[in-house]
Amino acid sequence: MADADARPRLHGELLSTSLLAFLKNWNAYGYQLSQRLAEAGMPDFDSGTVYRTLRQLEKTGMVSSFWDTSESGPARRMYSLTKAGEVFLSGWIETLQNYQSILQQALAGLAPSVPGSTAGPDETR
Amino acid sequence: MADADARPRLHGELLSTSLLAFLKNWNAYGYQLSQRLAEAGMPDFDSGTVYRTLRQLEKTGMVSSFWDTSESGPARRMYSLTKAGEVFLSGWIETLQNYQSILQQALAGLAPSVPGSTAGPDETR
DNA sequence: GTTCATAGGTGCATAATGCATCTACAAAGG
DNA sequence: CCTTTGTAGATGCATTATGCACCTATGAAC
Repeated sequence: MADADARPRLHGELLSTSLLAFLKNWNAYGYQLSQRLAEAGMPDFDSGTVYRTLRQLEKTGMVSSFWDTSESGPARRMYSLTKAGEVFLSGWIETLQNYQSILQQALAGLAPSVPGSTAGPDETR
Repeated sequence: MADADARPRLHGELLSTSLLAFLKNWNAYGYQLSQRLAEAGMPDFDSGTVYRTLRQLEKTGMVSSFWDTSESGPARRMYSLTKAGEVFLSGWIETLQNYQSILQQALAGLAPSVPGSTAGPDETR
């Protein structure tokens, strides 16, 4: 979990959905996706996790893959988004909007929408 | 991980940061936070996870707590955000903006910023 | 005295993660 | 020919996180 001086990372749902999003309009392979995430501003994450997450996404039907040996060099496992993956991605966008609204309301210092909740800011301090 | 028909949930960093955000302007206890999350549109998540996440956040110095026995009923463990928690939350906002921009660029179908990357949409389909 | 809502927690099996390590292909350099 | 470097993917293992079920306890209502 978050350590006192740790910087936040992308993993879990954030990683999965980033990968799905990248695959929305372009097919790609793991190494490529791994690099693209790094370039997008998340430098320190594990490539093993990326590869495993992709396999996991395939197991649950979000993406499909095949070995691409058309180029020279090591074979690449090319991934593409499935219909189920698109549906899941849409659902995620909604969830994310909920999350954003939680975050923004909370940060704006708006009153929680719970009747009988404790009074204002710094109430118990 | 994401199952083909599963709805996305809040956990991991999403849960931690939601909790921290809720505590930004108001102190609260676990049961309350658990309910607030449910009301905010995330109905199906585990309360045990919420309690454990809060203890974890305390262990890493993001929040602090004390037993509140001022009200009638079972004692409540009141949490408040620490300075470290605020700092972490700010860092998270930045990370989230990166993530959002990844998502939006990908969904908009913009070209990935990788030289030599494969051509346009549906290139290999 | 029993039931219900509140409040927090634990045990256990399973899943996810970070880190190190490994295979393999091809180009370049000596 | 042999070694190094970059590309590409994967696994073993220890640690951590999670879901589910279950447990304790307080107090109000019946």
